[in-house]
Amino acid sequence: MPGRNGKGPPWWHGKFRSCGYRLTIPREMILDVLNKAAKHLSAEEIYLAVQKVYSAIGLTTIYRTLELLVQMGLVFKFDFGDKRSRYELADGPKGIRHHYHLVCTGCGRVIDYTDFIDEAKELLLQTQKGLTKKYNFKITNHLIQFYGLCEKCQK
Amino acid sequence: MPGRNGKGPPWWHGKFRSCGYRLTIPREMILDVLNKAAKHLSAEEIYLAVQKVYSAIGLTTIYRTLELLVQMGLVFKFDFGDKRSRYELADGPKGIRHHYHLVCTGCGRVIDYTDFIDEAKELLLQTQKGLTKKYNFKITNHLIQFYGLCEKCQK
DNA sequence: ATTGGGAATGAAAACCATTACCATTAGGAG
DNA sequence: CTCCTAATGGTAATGGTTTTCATTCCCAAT
Ligand SMILES: [Mn+2]
Ligand SMILES: [Mn+2]
Ligand SMILES: [Zn+2]
Ligand SMILES: [Zn+2]
Repeated sequence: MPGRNGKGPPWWHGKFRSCGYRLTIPREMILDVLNKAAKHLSAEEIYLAVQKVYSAIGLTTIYRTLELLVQMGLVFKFDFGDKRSRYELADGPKGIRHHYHLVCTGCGRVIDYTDFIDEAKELLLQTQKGLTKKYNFKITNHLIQFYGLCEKCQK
Repeated sequence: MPGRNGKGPPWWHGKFRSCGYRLTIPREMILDVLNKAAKHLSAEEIYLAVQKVYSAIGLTTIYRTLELLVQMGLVFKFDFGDKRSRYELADGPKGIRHHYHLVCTGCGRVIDYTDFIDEAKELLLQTQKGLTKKYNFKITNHLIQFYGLCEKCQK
């Protein structure tokens, strides 16, 4: 698993090259921050994190790079209702830890969950197939989120 | 079915009263526009539509009222990726036409679909139950959307 | 290694949907 | 009908995101 936790070019280098995009310091930095992020980061949070070690970084580059990464499928962009987009590494072919989100409308906390993924996959596959046929729509992605109140916010 | 297509007070009057909210011209107008809207409207679209027949309306009131209606559960608020929120009447107890959305990432077209709703309901119910127990989360709502390319945008 | 040219960057300004502010209006209980 | 207060609407402010443009620098070709 090159680049995952040691030396060797990170696994995303190949993808960049094959798309004809250049490998630059800012892009590496941003991917690095996302890679070791514990949670869902906003553009500004990424900006501040990168800035700590590469002070020349500009917020514009953060936005531009994130857009690129999303469009490449390396990163997911979410809206959890706190008026700013949040980003999360899509985990390469190895680290398949696909998951969904549970959003507390009280305090904004977001929980990743992987439960019922298999059952969901089955249904989604069927739905996808049906919709593709009926509407001639080529489905590439989907979004599932649950909203509610976390333990604390229920009281 | 009072107010649905004839005389009598619209079905939402009761809900307003019971929540202690006043029935005002602007609110009625906005609900009226949403009620006969063919598709998912933005705040500004609603503003323009109401203005046609009630020119004193203010955009601020549109936003405030929509927030209220969403909070009351009468209206749903969506983000289809076009940088502005879109709203849709949640259809009262009668017109239960619950549906999900298919969003074209090429042209932004949004298709309502009702297929596989029953299967989805079943899965959602189970998932909901499981998540509630595991995370002690009180789930009140959920969001499902498919993204892809519509017929035109595939070529 | 050097270099030329287009991709990528960053500072600053613009954008624009949404909110905050506040003086004025009007719903509806009594 | 009156009064109190919720609701309204014009305007200014907010703030995340995008645009602009001059400068930098990746990297394929030499
Ligand atoms: Mn996540
Ligand atoms: Mn719809
Ligand atoms: Zn909470
Ligand atoms: Zn399309």
